[in-house]
Amino acid sequence: MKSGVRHQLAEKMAGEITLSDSPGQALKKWRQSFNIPQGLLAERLEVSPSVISDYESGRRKSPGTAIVGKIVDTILSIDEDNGGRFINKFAKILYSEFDEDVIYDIHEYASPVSLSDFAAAIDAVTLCGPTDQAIYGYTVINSLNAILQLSSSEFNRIYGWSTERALIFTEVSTGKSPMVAIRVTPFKPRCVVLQGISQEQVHPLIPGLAERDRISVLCTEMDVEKIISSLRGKSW
Amino acid sequence: MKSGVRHQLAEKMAGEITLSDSPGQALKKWRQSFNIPQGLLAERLEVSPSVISDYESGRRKSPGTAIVGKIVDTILSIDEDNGGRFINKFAKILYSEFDEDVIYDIHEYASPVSLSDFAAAIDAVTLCGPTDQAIYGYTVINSLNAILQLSSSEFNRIYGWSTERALIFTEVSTGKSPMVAIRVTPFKPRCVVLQGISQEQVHPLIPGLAERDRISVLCTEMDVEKIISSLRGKSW
DNA sequence: ATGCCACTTCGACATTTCACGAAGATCCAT
DNA sequence: ATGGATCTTCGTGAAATGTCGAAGTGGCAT
Repeated sequence: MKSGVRHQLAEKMAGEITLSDSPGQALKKWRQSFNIPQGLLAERLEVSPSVISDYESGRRKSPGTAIVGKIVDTILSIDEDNGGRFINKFAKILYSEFDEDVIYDIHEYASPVSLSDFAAAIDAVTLCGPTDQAIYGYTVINSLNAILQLSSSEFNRIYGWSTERALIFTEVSTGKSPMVAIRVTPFKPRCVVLQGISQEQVHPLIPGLAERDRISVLCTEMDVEKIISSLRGKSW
Repeated sequence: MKSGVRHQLAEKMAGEITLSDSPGQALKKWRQSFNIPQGLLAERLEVSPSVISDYESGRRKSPGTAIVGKIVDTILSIDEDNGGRFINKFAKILYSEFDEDVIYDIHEYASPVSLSDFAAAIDAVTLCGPTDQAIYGYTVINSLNAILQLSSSEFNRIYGWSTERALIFTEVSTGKSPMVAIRVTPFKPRCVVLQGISQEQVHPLIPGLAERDRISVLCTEMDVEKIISSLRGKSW
């Protein structure tokens, strides 16, 4: 679990750099806050050190998304190779306690993903609802802990940046409680995935509940770790 | 309070676009999720509509930070002109309840800001500690609510992305409780600003407490709204 | 069908980026 | 003060960006 931090951190860095009116300085700030010398960064990027300096000094006023991305990624990789000291430091800032127990993974896609592709990737069967729709992200939720720990106002957090997403509830027994929770909640996902049960074990009330909010319901028995690794780093 | 959302949202958008391996698609996704036609976006950017299309279609594979920033900003501005419907929708996702009552403003600078410049901007006097240091951000905190509402694990949130920052506690009576809170907490800011009291009213214990953690302490009587507007949108 | 609106495609051209390597500037430590 | 490590500056050339405008596609209302 939890390499979500890397991604979120990367996004934060890239966002800050891109919006800065001197991207070079922002770049420098991040390199320095990871305690990485220009030389090492250059080496890992397989460019000469002057390139880094040119960026940081602002000779290139508007670096392209490609290099910004590469630099951010390289900074993070270098830290990972050193045990991820700084990433972990920032992780504390990003994640509050409960996120780890409740949200196993949360991710946004930059472009729409069709529900049928999504279902295929996690080996899921469609219980009800259309599959010709598209989603923009997913959240993997520990069903039990979500109900135990999340207050109603915190429940929204599971939606990330878009409600056009799939909510994957793990280790459900019949799937009833997750569907009820969604029923009484203002935001609705496009799709709910019930993990850990077979088609037959699903509670008979579910199709009815789902239809009211026009939600597609899938179920899969693939295990959680595998789902997460299959979903991450998909290019579709 | 609270235009912090715009900035955070902008950063999120920019980050996602920059890291995407097809920035064009990401750009498109955001434009569409704000329900803005290409033509309008082009008009506001004062470029021809084909420019937008070229980006979104990916003819330019790695757009520079400058246009990405401009586009993101323009999308947000258009929404603001329409009453900020979508921004508000995203704001719900960004901010959990308590943030509004506790954190009045939180901001990161892309480049270091000297403490003396910072002090000048908020009309603050230095009580103790050096002023030749630099900070990377600030947080404006409602002292009373912070103590009432924040659990110890949530207290870290006030640090944002860097502890190299100023914590501005508002409406303090003597400044003692904020300093005690920091004393018993693992993270330390570079600087604490006590808002709402004069130099004479400051509790005599404070210099001692501050020195232990090598924190500079300032105090100011400028009012909170004014502090926030003075600090935001500074280029230094 | 006629037309409008939203969007795409493409050639052209000025401007920038991107990357290099050589040479210079700083700042420790020895 | 001699070295070493880190960073800066700059000229250069190939490649890509940034922008335009004209022409083309594809709905969906009239």
